Amino acid sequence: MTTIRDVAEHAGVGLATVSRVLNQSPLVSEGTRQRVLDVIRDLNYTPHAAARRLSLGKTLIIKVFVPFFPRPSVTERLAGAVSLLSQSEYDLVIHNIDTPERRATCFEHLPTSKEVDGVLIISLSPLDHEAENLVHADIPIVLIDADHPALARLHRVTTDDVEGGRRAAEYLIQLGHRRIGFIGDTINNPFHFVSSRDRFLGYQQALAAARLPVRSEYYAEGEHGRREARDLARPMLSLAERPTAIVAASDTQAVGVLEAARELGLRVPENLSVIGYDDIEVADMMGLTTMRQMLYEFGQRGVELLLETLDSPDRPPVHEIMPTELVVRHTTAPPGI
Amino acid sequence: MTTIRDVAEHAGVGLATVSRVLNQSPLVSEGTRQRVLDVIRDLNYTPHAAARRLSLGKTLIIKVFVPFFPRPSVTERLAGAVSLLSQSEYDLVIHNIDTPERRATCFEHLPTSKEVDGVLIISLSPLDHEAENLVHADIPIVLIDADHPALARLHRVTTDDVEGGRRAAEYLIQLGHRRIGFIGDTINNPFHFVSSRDRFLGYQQALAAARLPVRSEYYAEGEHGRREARDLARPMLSLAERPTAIVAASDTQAVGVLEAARELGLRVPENLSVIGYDDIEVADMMGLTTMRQMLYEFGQRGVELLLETLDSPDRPPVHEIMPTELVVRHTTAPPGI
DNA sequence: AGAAACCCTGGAAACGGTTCCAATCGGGGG
DNA sequence: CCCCCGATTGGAACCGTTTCCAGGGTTTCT
Repeated sequence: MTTIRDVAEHAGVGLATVSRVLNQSPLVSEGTRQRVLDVIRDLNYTPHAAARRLSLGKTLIIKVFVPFFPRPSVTERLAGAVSLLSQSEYDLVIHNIDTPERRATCFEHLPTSKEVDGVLIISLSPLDHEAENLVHADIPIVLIDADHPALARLHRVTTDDVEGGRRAAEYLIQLGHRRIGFIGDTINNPFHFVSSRDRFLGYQQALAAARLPVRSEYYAEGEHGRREARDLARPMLSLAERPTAIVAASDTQAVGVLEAARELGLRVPENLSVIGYDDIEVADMMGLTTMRQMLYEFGQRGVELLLETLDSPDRPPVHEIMPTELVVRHTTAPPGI
Repeated sequence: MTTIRDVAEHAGVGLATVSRVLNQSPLVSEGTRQRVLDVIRDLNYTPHAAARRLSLGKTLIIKVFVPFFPRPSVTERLAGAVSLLSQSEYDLVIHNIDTPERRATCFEHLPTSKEVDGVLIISLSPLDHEAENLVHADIPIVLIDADHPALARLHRVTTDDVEGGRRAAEYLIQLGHRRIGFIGDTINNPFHFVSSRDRFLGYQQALAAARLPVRSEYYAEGEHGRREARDLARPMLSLAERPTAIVAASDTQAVGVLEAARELGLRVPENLSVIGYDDIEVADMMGLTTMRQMLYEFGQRGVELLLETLDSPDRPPVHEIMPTELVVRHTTAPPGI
């Protein structure tokens, strides 16, 4: 294996000089720089990553925690992160969280500066005692689509799910719907996801503002997933006085609702309006009306903040709220008669 | 920062002993092991990754090249890889390839053993001169859904796209279709993807075997994508003698075909049969008949082979062919009258 | 009782970079 | 002509692990 020592020897210079050339230090004369570069090319030398990291005292690694990779909504955010990181000198390593145990372990044993330089947490909000850990971590942490009141000292990129849920419901109300259902994730889920709960909160606000009752038979929750949503929607749509519109906590679940409607012979949007959340690719494919989140930009922005912090650690924390946007397609209409 | 030295000091043992405890060497008495473990816990010690890697002479990193992350077909394979790797001591770093330049750079400057321990290449087949590089790499490389005749010495997990294309077409022929179109990627694309070409080859074989003519107006190619496929399908479906069925080179493109059909007022499957390829999630959502590849298992198997090779480098190379399976849903039927 | 075998342990030398610090060189100013 | 300064350069220490090797203690066998 060729080392920096070999290069130094062949070029007739010292170790330090080679290192300086490698790190484009200005403290090298043009002549020697060229000579060294030639030798590097001739010997086909590449630096030893681990040695460099050790000496530098930096790992050049950023770890990202994502739940349920490859669920489209998180994958899209991840893609934004990957794209921005590929232009930096940092490597991105993925840590998929698909069990409550793994989730707990991550928050319990946060990586230290001896393992990674920074952490990106996507869509996983910490509990109270976990937030404590985050605050005391010895490396920068950026939360994407996750938050906690105790984390004012951390960078966060979030979205207002309450507002999103409210606007989704408001749109349906504005179309003339009066019986509006909601189908979402279990509020007490082992992963402590809260977006579905918040969107439901917004939904309730919208109904209250319009003086509409929040009827418990119009609310159903279950595990995240298309089939689960379909199974939840079926009985709701079979009610004597069934809802004329349904807000789903995600596009995936909205698709489940569409399936249930089809099974029951309900036409969308004539007999039933459905609105989803996220605007993942299938929403476009299926013509689903939905609340768009700028998923890709979410990820990009998070990485941007992380890189800035790595550069200048004492920068004041930023809490950025990404906008949502109502995208009207073909699954919503005024209620049929 | 607490180091192994601090631990040794507090425990009143030597460096080597602490290291042995950390690496569960059997050469430590139970008494000292416990003492060391206690000190490790008390000091909240964690090993320094870079130092360990340097000393070990292993990077403990595996790099994966994927094109067009987060395209569902590659993301699903990636997910399989991630899942298996999470149980190992290796970190997975993603390298997204979304331009021909990046693609070339990757094959030209393959990572060396000083950067990573192994490479996973997903869905990117090398050209002749690039294959040369791969063979001479100084680290194990596993190709997933990619291949080249010169690479018999490498592990590969592939699929028979020719057979898949043939079986898709055969199914339509068997349903009674005689005018069958094909919509796929440009054969000469800057990324040198060949799966679309191979599937088209299989399609041609099936038609030939049934003594059906391969008509050029029933073939259209373009950039990969739903909209592109829709634009390609529109004129084909507007022909005086339009095809009664279409084989799409991917599910994404099949969805584009469905959109074109809808625009033109053609009912699926009554007026037009459509068959896709991959069986990504949307295929199920949209009831698309398709050729299923076991994408997730693809990725898992590739990592499995890579890990085995890292363990015992002289194991003979394995070329594994993953099966495909026809999944009949609701977009195919005998031709209407 | 002495030697051999075994188990456990600690010191020190790697691993391959980066960087502080001292040294050398050449030139300009006094 | 000497001194000082800036521009380059090289040596050596250091980063925190792993592991080879030697050594000490105990046991077992003769």
